[in-house]
Amino acid sequence: MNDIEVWLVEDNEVYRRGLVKALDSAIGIHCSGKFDRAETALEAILRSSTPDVILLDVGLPGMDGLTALEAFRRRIPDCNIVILTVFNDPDKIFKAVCSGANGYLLKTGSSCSVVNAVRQAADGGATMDTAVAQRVLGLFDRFEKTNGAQGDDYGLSPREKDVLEQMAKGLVIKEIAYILHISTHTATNHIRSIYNKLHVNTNTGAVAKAIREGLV
Amino acid sequence: MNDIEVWLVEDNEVYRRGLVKALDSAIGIHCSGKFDRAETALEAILRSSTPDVILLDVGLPGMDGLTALEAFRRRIPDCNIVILTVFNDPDKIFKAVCSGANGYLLKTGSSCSVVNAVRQAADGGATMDTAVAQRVLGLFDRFEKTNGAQGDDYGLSPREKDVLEQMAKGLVIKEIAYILHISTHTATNHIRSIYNKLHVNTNTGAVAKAIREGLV
DNA sequence: TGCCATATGACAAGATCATGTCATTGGATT
DNA sequence: AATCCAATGACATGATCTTGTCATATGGCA
Repeated sequence: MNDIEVWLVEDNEVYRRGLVKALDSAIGIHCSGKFDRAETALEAILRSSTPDVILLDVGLPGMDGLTALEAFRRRIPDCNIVILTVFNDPDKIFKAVCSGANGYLLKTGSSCSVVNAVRQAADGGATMDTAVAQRVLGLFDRFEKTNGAQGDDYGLSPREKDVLEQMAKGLVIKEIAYILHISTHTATNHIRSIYNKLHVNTNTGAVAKAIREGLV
Repeated sequence: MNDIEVWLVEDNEVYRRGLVKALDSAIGIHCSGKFDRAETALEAILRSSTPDVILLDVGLPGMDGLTALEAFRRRIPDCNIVILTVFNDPDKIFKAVCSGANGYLLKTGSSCSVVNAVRQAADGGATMDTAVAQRVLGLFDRFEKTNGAQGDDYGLSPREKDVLEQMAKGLVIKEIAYILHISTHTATNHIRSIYNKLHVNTNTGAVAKAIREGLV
């Protein structure tokens, strides 16, 4: 098996040197490119062999790291890109995840974990730093909630959930009743129960709570 | 650095033996426990030293793998658990992610990727098989879409957004007007514009769309 | 200067909603 | 067997919402 070719895009010289050393001393890994800004690395693509993995700092001068990520993705789609970041900001992590990075490491982690991430990324996997993973799982929790895969449902009965679901589609009572094959009175009564259980007293309040807390 | 202690919980004997061999021949890893069912492994926790990493098959006889995952999590919270699965089913992956596993590998992957995942997990990270990672990123895409990370605000004016925001709190028009220091007529007119721009015709529809698409 | 969007305000009619009260049925629990 | 609760249905009243139509003032833009 050939060595894994790695490029490192990182503006902090001290950190970069340390990482290059760690990478080159690892078995099966060779750091064949070192750049202090994304623009330089993007130019280098044109005139040299492309790497298997790119370690990309997102706190770069000039081109924004996430923009750079997308640029690399377009130019060398087969390349696995691992984000290096000092940000533990869910929003930034989220953007990186959505841009399709193969890994997300915090700079506070050990160089050993970087080496492992490179191996994993070269293998096509995706690696996350513990802290990042926790954030991501947190997002999943929210995702789960907004997708209604159980959770605290405030003791709503199945039928009440049906009604709430239709409410959250923006339907009026008459429509809800028709769809669920019940009378408008029954629908009204279910809504009444929903309000009690959700501690709201308007249709908008119920819908807002339902969607925000993943009841529908 | 001590060896990484790994337990393997896997019912298929052939696959288990192969994996034990791969793990033990890897530098810095020792497979100190082999079990064909989760119950046995859970009992073993009581009378032996606990592992750093558990490789857990989710297609086990007896106790369900995801139930086992939660049981391990409760008993040895510091232990990193990597899921082994043949399922490429988004729903199962999703449940595993939400149960807080540290890795999600497909059995179709190489034993090399298992070794990497163990290293990464011992380091506190989370590793995903390529196929799994793609699914996860797919879920994120959906998440992003259903949360409409800004962008399209349907041309709502600032004031209309104010009104919409209050609507999404479950307030009635009278309350919204009071808070925004406008008459109920004005609030009504803003709502009218909101309905036009959002292409809805009920308050619940507007609130649902606003929340789901991240307008508020 | 004239036009347009935004923000404001108003009135009215009819639809819809919120809530109090009541009743029947069937399944589950005790 | 008695009880509880979810689900169903009903009626009435007052509050709230939706929509059509109209009007004024302001600031930006052509």
